[in-house]
Amino acid sequence: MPTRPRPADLKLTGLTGTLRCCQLFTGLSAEDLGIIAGFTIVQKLAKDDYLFREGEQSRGLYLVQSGAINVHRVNVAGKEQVIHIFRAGESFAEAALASPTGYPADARAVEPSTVLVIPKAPILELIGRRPDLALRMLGSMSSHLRVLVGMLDDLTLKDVETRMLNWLVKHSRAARGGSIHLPGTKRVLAAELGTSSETLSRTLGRLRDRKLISVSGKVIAIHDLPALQAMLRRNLGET
Amino acid sequence: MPTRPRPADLKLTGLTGTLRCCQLFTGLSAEDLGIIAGFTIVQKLAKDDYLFREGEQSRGLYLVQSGAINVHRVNVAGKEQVIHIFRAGESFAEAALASPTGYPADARAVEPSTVLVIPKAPILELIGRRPDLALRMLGSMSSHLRVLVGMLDDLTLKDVETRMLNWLVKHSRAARGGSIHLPGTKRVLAAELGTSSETLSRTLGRLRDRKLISVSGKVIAIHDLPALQAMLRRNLGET
DNA sequence: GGGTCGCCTTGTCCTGGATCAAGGAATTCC
DNA sequence: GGAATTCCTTGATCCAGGACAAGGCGACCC
Repeated sequence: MPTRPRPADLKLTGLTGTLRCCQLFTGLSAEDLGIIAGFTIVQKLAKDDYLFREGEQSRGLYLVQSGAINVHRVNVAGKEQVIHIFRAGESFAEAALASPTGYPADARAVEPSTVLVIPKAPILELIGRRPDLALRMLGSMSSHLRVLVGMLDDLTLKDVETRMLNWLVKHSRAARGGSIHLPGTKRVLAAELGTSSETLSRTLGRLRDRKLISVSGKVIAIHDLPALQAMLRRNLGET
Repeated sequence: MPTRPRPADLKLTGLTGTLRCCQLFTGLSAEDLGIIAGFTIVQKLAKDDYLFREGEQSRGLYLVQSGAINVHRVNVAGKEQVIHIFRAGESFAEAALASPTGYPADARAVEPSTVLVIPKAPILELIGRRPDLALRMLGSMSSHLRVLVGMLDDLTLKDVETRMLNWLVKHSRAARGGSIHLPGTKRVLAAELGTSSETLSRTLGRLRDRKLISVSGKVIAIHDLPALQAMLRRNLGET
């Protein structure tokens, strides 16, 4: 149910505001933002709705306005590997714009979400006329590549405990006041770490026993970050 | 030891020929190719020479003229994960052009190699003037993304045997006459499959015992592709 | 209230594969 | 040529963690 906003009911501040906040478009002229807003489509998704599936032709690029989109990959064995969960202000699927073979992954709403769809044809046309926009796209894709490459690191870390520690340390940086709020269920986190929910539970339990963290519902409180880091380093050292 | 060719000793046919063969530049005008050739640097690498290392600032993008370049990632634990081995005609490191944080991986010559270095500044400038080149870069990066995403599939397949079968089936398509010639040592293949050389050896041994393949040095001969495929499907089915 | 459903936790079992070790084959070096 | 490496293979051991099962704890609905 994509709705194409007509100028009359378009809350321009909201739309261009979201566009401006996006890494991809910061610094663009108000005029260009207006052009983009002009052909942007607002799409609402219920929890678990698919935004797109692997192999589908690109409709355009996406910008999360609210909610969270789980971009994941289902391997030949049917196992789902979370690639990234995109939240408000983040853009994705730039790569597919120029890909003849469609999306390389699936995207599904983790929770009720609103995404801006910036259709393929007009944005490609604009890229053609705004070289700096092209460079920005390259930059954005390069950071996505970086994320993927970072995932390889995680997946090749043997221990689940080590991956967990790595994840905790990485996310506690960005977290408010020493607490990490989980985006999805613990099972999703387990998938992201490439393990089962049982093992995740045990691993968190062990850390809790040592008073390094405490877990309550979807909130993980970090009690002793230095100790976690030390533990991570020790685990890594034992190669 | 990068050598900057002067017009005099520059074999233009060789250079522009290589450029033209590259996916990235096919279809560009002779004039543009000439411009690119004009600032291209030829660099020779001995076996095991590093072309760049993680974190270094981008010098430009690379095009393999001969030999093979192993782009890999060393995770925090020191384990090396092969991302891809680039061979003649392939380009890489486009992503780093627009990245402020330098290369996200290491690149090392598997064997004596020659690469063309297309320096960052002039190629960025040219991209600014040739929007279609920008789109091509996007396309190229999107196919690299695809490769990475594909690697996730492999790494999340639990069995080494299954990953091996997957690899064999995938590569036998591209292989000449039912034989696959390994790019590097078996240890490198093991790394690519995310396992140890011992386990790889055992796995290949088991397949050999069943007369499905035979292994001789760096050549793997596929005897019964349908059986391999059936076995793969069976392994996957048991999820 | 009680029933249903999804999520999390804990217990038990068992296997795939990492690791160590050692011997053979193939390369490279002098 | 032989020595020195590096690579490959096979054997033996051992443990992380996946799979299954069962029980607890919400949340939601009627």
